[in-house]
Amino acid sequence: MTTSAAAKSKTLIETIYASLRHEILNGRFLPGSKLRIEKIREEYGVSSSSAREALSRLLAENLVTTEGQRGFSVSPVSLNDFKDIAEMRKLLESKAVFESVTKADDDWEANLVMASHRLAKIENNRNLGKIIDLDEWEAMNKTFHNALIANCHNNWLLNFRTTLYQHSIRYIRMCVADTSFHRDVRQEHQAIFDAAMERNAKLTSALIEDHIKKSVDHLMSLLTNIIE
Amino acid sequence: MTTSAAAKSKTLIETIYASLRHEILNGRFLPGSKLRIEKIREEYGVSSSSAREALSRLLAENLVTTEGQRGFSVSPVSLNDFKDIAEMRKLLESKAVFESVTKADDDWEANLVMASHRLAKIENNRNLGKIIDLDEWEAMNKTFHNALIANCHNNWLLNFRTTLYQHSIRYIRMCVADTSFHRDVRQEHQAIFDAAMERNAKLTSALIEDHIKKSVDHLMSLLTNIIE
DNA sequence: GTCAACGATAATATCGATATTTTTAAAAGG
DNA sequence: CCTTTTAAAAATATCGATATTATCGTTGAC
Repeated sequence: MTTSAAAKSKTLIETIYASLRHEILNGRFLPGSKLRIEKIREEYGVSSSSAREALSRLLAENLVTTEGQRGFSVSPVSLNDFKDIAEMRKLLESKAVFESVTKADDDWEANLVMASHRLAKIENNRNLGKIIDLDEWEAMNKTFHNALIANCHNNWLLNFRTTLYQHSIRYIRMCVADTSFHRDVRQEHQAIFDAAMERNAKLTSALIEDHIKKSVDHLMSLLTNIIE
Repeated sequence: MTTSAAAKSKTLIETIYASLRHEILNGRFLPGSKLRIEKIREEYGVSSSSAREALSRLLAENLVTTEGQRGFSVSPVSLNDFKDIAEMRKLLESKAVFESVTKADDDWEANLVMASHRLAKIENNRNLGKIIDLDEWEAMNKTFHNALIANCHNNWLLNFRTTLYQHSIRYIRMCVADTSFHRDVRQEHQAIFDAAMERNAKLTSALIEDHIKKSVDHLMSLLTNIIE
């Protein structure tokens, strides 16, 4: 057994499940389209039961739907759905941030400082006109936001948040790649960071909410031309 | 095809799924205990694949867990988990109420008046010393709260709320039957109703939050002796 | 006596075939 | 022309058997 990468005996079903999810999130399966058991069976070289079970698990995150005797399909997208997701993201993310900042401690702070620093570096480069790796930025952005809520331990809140985030990813991917980096993201992140370091939970969560709102508003205008 | 009960061709898996859920919620399967495929297979007279798929679907609501190659088990309970659920219920229920009252219209109001009236009748009987059917009360209580949020159309919010409610049911069931009816429930319901009729969304949602809090606090004290 | 290697047993994960149901498209009836 | 019927095709749902993996008690070494 290897040092840290130990015990990763993913079951076949889990592998397919993860792969399917990835493909749905990145739009390789169109929203609303049918997910034929036989197709998946072939593509992955597994039996129908395994394919079904993988599909079943995707029901949890609402990435696929199933009805009576007519199989599975990719959950549809709609502006309304996006609006609802955005609304919930604001509610939950700000709640999580509030909890986390309230419980602030040294480890949390140290980790946040690091994440913020790295993110700032990338974003400053970008604002200086340099070309940056957007995947890298996206990853660091995520890391920063995770660091912010690292002290929130409500698993229900965290799980709901993750689900919502994934769904919003799905919408983002519909608007090509460079959708995410825009406006004064750097400035917003900095303000959030400052508020958090001051342990001002109320302000931090308000800023987060606004941060999401701005990002969502921008996306919404792009999506209007794409959906429906 | 019958008049209204049309098109209810539940699939076998869905049937088992519903049945298993019911048994878990009502404590026939102990929290943390293993859910053996073979046992379920026998009990329901189905194949292992079907049993597995039913189990898989329960993952969605977090009523069962699964790990690597060691099957499924009933999600464990803990005071911490209950606390988290309560916290989230307050957040989501009050949000839903706020949205709903804000969008208040005539149909919504009429329906709410009806639900409130029926609930009041039962509770007044109870407060007069009469013996009431607790199942009936529980059902009406649920109907009342549903009527209150009937104008909230955010499906994400509603789904999360339902999941949380079901989990809280699981905890309630651990404290025998008559746990739910206590204190001045009647008075609280009346205040909530009044605020809603005045279309005071802010107040209604605050009252709801407090309503849940009181109910949860009571339960929490009972649970402390049972869990851990 | 403790711990590791080792089978035997039990449980899970996976498979491929069969039974049901839905979909489709074409034919029949009004 | 439109609706209903019907038969073939396609897809889903279900089954029961097999392959893998974990669990548990025993033995043997140190």
